[in-house]
Amino acid sequence: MNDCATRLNERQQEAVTAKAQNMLVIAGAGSGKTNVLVNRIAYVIKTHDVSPNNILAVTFTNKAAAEMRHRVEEILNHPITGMWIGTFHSLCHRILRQHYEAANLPKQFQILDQDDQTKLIKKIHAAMNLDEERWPAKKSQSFINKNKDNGITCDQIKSKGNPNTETLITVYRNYQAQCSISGSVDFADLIMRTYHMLASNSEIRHHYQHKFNFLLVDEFQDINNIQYMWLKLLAGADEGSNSTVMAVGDDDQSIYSWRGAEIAHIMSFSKDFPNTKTIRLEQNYRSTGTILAAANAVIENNNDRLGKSLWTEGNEGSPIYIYNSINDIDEAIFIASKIKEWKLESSSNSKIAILYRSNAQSRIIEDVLNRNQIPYRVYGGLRFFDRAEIKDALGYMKLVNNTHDNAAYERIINQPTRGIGRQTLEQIRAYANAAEVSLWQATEEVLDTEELTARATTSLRKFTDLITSLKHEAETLNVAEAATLILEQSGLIDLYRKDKKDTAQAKVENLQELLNAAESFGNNDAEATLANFLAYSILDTSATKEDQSENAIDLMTLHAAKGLEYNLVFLTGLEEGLFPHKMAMIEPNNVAEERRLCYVGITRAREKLFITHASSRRMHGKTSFQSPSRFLHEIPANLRQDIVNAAQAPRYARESYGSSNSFSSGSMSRPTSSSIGPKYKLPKETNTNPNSYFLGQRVMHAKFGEGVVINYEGDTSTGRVQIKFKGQDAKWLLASYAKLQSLD
DNA sequence: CTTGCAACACTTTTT
DNA sequence: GTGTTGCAAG
Repeated sequence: MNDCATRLNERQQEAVTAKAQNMLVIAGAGSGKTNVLVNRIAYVIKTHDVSPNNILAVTFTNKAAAEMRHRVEEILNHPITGMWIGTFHSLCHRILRQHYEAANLPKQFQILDQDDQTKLIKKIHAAMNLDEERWPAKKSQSFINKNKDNGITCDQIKSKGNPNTETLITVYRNYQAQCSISGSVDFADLIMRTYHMLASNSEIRHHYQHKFNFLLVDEFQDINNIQYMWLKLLAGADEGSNSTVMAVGDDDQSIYSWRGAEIAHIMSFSKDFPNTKTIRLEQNYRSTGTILAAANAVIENNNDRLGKSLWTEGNEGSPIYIYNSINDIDEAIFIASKIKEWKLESSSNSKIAILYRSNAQSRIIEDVLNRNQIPYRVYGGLRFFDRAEIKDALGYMKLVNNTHDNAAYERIINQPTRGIGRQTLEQIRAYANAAEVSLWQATEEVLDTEELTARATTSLRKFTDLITSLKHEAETLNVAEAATLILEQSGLIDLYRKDKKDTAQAKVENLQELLNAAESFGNNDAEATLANFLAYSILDTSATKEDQSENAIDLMTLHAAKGLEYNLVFLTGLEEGLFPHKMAMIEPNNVAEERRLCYVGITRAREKLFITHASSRRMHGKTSFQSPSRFLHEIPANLRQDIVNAAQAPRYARESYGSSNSFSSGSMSRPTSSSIGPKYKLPKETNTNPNSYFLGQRVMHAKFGEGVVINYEGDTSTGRVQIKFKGQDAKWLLASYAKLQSLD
């Protein structure tokens, strides 16, 4: 028995030390799946069955990839640089960079993100004179992506004479033509193009089939058609390869069908991969018996499962607490108060998460946590690389990297403004369309025709000269140096430096953060090219900054929570229409997926689980009355304990919503359904009215720190407060946005 | 050509 | 509540 597998149970051991063969591991939540994966890799390397160079591991996120590599290296005590590990997208990107010619791509091809894709489709719709109402860009977008996820090119779709389909096919075709002109590939393309390249080029295919004889796929339940085909092709069973595949997943945790994932693949694996050994991991090492019982009870309401029931040797633990709040604010206050309680009684390193169905729900929770000075960190939402100023900066870098990148060109041609307006741009677009060339090339050719006004010509020349000289200089520089030069010379950073607004200051900081990112991307590494940095910026989905304050609460969507675990979990917004989401309620299959999402949420909790639902909630600016989620009713009564709503109506109205102890006195009964009508009016915000401040008052701001109120003006909605912060100049802040915490 | 404001639509999840 | 678009004035 190998020593790296000593702490594993019998089933896990079996998976880790199995002889080389295809394997399907059905791993329930918290069953030590990652441990098995990591140990399996370490085991095959250690026993010299496989060299790291011959291993390909696919993970769901780049973060998971980094962690897995780290843990394997920890066990082996030496680096394993030769192993390929990453997401399908990043691995395909690597292959395409290597074989761009075989894949029929320009050397500097660029990745189109979702946003770029939407913009491009809108432009194509406009060019085709399609009515925006009848043809929303999203419709074409999902048509294109769905087909690509199935490996279908525009020429392979059969319209069957349906005029709607024919229009969509034309959009797809025009879209593809534009991508080819600007040398870009979208997310789905990364995989589809790699697949088609490998399928048609036997030399390269055999190279990789030979190289990777140990393939490993995590989160197998979320794999889509083209990824499955890709894997089959690479494993090469049809061509007599002796590669083996280890697929690890949990059909009950499949939550990405909207992205083309099909659970069917986990079901058909053993048919498609010969002599598959199937191993089930059902012993759970994470949660209490009560939490597992609830999870099992909920998921049992789904049909078409492989079937699996989690169990633990641990104790039952506390019941699942259910809290029916008056509204969304009340829900957040409840959570904040429970977090405070928990922090008083438990060890400081215990992890806490607040989970929600959609990102919009985080706002109020953040607000209340701020007011209670509870540190938190939000995952997802607006990524660092999605911020406008960062996208502008990346736009310049993209254009320098590949002048034919139309999306980048459109983004930055007049940012900062340089006198190139709609008129001029329209002429260039028209030329580019007619000549079927990139905007960049069109610009050069239009300039040669000398048909533009003198003014436009001067501006355009300035622009092309700028990009050309940047391109030239960037060739001899590393990524960080090139980025610095680009930011300075483009005038982008000066645009915000000159701007005196607070928001502009933050933008300068973000741009500097981008330079830091470029710096740490690596300078000596031959792989640290501008093109690779740009790809990284698109494929990396990690949170804004790794704010590693130890005791911060994690806020994230249920999707983002997959794979994580916490001592204390708050599952929020369990209301019909929100969770399950109303978009999913039309089709039973989609409700089943929502239920799996709920299962994922419940199984994140180690010790204690709170589930909250609000009787009313403000959504999209309107208040709506909410009824409890069906999933709530699926949790057996003997496992749950309802927490009585302690809010006392008269007190409530008076109290600031930052106060947290309005819950400790639990004497009031929950409002009956009839009392839903008259709402207790919660104060919107205590300190939005500057007149509630006083001169000399000490306040705390999330970003600027401690300060003193030195002036104020205006009324409740438009008021401003002037504050002198420690070590900084006095600042005027909008009372309604400053989120000031009084220290007096 | 740029700026500022008002009206407007859009809100599921993400590689 | 938020972000984008369209329009009129500078």
